[in-house]
Amino acid sequence: MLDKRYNPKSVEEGKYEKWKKAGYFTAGDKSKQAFSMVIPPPNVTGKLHLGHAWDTTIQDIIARYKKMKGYDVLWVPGMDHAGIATQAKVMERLKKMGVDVTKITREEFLKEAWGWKDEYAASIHSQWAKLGLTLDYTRERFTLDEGLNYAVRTVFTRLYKKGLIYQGERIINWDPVQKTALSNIEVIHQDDHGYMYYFKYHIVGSDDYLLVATTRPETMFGDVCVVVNPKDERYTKYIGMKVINPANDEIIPIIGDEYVDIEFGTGAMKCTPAHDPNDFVIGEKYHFPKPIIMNKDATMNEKCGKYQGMDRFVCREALLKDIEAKGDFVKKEEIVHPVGHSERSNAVVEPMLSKQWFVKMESLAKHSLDNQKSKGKVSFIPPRFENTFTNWMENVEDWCISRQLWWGHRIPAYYHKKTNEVYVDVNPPEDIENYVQDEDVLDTWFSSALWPFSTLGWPEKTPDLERYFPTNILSTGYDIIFFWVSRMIFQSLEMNDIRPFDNVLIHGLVRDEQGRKMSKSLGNGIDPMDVIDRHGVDALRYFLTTNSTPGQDMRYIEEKVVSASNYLNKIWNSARYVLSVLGDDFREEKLDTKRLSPLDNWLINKLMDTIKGVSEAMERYDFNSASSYLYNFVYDDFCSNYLEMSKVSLNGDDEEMKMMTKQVLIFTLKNIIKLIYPYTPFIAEEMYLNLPNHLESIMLETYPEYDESMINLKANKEVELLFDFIKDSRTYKIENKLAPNEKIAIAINLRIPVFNGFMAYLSRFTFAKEIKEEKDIMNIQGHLYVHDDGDMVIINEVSNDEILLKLNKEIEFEENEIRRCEGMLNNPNFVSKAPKEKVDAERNKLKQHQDNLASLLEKKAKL
RNA sequence: GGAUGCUUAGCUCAGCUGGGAGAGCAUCGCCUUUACACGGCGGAGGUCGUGGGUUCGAGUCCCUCAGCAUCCACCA
Repeated sequence: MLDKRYNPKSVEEGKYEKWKKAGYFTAGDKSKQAFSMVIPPPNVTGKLHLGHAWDTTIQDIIARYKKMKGYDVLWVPGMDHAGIATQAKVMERLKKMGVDVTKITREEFLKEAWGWKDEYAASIHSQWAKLGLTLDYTRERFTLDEGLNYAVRTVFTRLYKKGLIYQGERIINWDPVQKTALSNIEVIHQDDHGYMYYFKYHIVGSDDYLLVATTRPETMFGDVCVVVNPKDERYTKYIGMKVINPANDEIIPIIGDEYVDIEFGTGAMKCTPAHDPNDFVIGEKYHFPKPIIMNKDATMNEKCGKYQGMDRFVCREALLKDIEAKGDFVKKEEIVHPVGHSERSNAVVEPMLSKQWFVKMESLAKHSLDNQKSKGKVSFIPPRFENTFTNWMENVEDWCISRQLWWGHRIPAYYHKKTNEVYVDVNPPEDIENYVQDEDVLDTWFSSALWPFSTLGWPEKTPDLERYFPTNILSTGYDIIFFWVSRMIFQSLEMNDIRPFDNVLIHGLVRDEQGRKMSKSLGNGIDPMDVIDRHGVDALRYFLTTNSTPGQDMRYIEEKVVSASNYLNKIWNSARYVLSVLGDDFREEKLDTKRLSPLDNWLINKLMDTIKGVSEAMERYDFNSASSYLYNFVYDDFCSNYLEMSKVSLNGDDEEMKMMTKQVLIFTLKNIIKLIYPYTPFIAEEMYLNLPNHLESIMLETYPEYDESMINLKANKEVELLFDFIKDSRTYKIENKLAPNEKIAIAINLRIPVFNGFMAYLSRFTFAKEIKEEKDIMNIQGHLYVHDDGDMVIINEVSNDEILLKLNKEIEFEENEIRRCEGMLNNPNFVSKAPKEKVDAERNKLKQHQDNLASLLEKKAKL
């Protein structure tokens, strides 16, 4: 028996372990059609946040739904080693432990990192369990495990041999805190306050000088020339002459190149090929040397004379002072300009020339873009995110994949000790003793990009890969379309010549109550485990998946979780009621719609509509609509109307009717439980296991099916009329300050035949002491209520004035409606151009309103 | 400089292919009616950001503008 109040804690207890133990999460039933997904692997750096809870609940709903629909569902779990992030955290911990991290060896570090991984993996596992995720743990993977490493080496080697991976010296984004290269998308550009500094570059053999502006004076040590636009009349005369670099007094040439914008700044640009990507291009074009003037930690190097060893920002100030003393510092202007910061360390990124490994993106991007024009395209939900993806692909630059870290997949490149020849292969060279392996590891996203197939055993042709790849759908936030989705797509197309998943379901971000992003610095993050503690996981799941539109951000609002919990309590209590009225001798039968009462039929009709609406929405992954169909059915149709009415037949003495009411109650309840189940599996399971006929678990059940043969509309209008009358009586009592159970006398005039028992229901729910049925109710003193299929008068002795007041209000309403209908119908364009059904519908409405008006006027005349 | 999203009831948000504006919370009134007071019943509350256009008909389609948010972009 169910408790009086739905208690999440007791409901949730033990269920997940039971499901897991029973093997319900394990895929492999070959008799069914396969349906597969991979979880976006969370980083092993911390706790799951609300975004994870949202994303994984969406997937869990899909998994549970598809399982009920008869699919063999595989949902692959796993975690990401998260190179930079994890290495930073492990280093931090080592420092706290008092370890001198500058002296630690690679092996020692890795041992520590694996220990860290195990700790955090355990914590993530327990959070997944709390969330109730139906993950197939027998197939769990880690982005750094041996199998995935094999996949990574294979992909690297294949791309290298095709010439799509190369080693090159190029300007990369250098993170001076983590001391590693970064890819372009790991750099966050934010508007910072800074200065534009103006310096005199004196022209050799002249009194003139060029005024040159820069935001980074410390890079002046790397200047190789000053560039002006050859069309710039101010400067053409200087092209070919030389200037003195005020930082180090070196003499450098003035050259002309169209790249320089005449309008911008002073029109004269200093060129520092090793520390700026554009300058690099110019440096290449004119064959300048590319002096690097900084160390890996962003201190100045030996090329900077007395500034050597200074931090770049310290150097900037010192240099300014010195140049000012010489009189060559003209001014500084305060500006706001975009400055690149490392996504992980937040350090200001230094563009720097460096030898790194790159993925050549041109052909890979083209392959992806072409594929989006084919039948095998990846469908984005909502579709607008396809543009996000294609725009990025169209403008993508080569991907810097090497990282100067220890925690990651070591690059499978080996350098011959003597010849320095490079050897790249899946396996090390046989005479490994003659080689040294590249020290660097790969960008974390290089391994994540293979996730949908590497987890299934690729490059081996495993049975899982055959059966479950490509996967059906991938769910993720729009913030990692570039990082992850796009890379999975091009890697899969390149390696397998097929998309990695048919659909991508994109959701937004969870924000705080004020709409701000949740972040550590703001301290406004919400721990999903705390929410679960307070309100239960089902309420959290329901809140997360039913409160937003696909692709849109969502605010976390505690009261909405409470609402969700109240809704679940409502269903819980309706279940409690149904179970309490069944009685010991109850035996569930297949519902025979021919034996049902009009009221029963009405409910079953509504239920069928609901099943249809919910199922169609589920197929579109439109969880918001699906849940609201069910919500309305549960509250209005089932609880407010049918459940209350069922008390009449259950307390009556018609045994057949009583029995059928019970059958309808249990049938409907069971369907409600199944429909809500994918959202709120714990409470659904608890209620399900209390039903008279149940399997071992609701996880073995099938999804409700819309069954047209169960629909019977014969008495639907009569039931609706009954509800109308009951509502009228309630409104009447409230308007006239009567108690809800105040006895009233009513008279009705029916224009349609009604079912047996109509009067009994009417009497009971209006608390009527008397019901007169007569055609001529217009003569009866009281309040008139007009409906399409019948009228009702609540008999009383109120003054004519009061009645008149009310009548006039209703007459006005009907007249307005008639005017509206006539307006449309008198418009020849409407009649000729609108669809016939619409016109007919308007005609019917007009007729109805005219009839209603006639009744009201008749009543008025008789006052 | 490109691109996208948002602007609907006091607040947070739904409104699919155009055909009489919805939910939750808040608010007001009544009710200890035997599933639920974490409840029931009944209300009130909206010129759907601005200005145009298409259409018989626009919250819904097109254009303009404004405000807010986000993403992308090498401007020294």
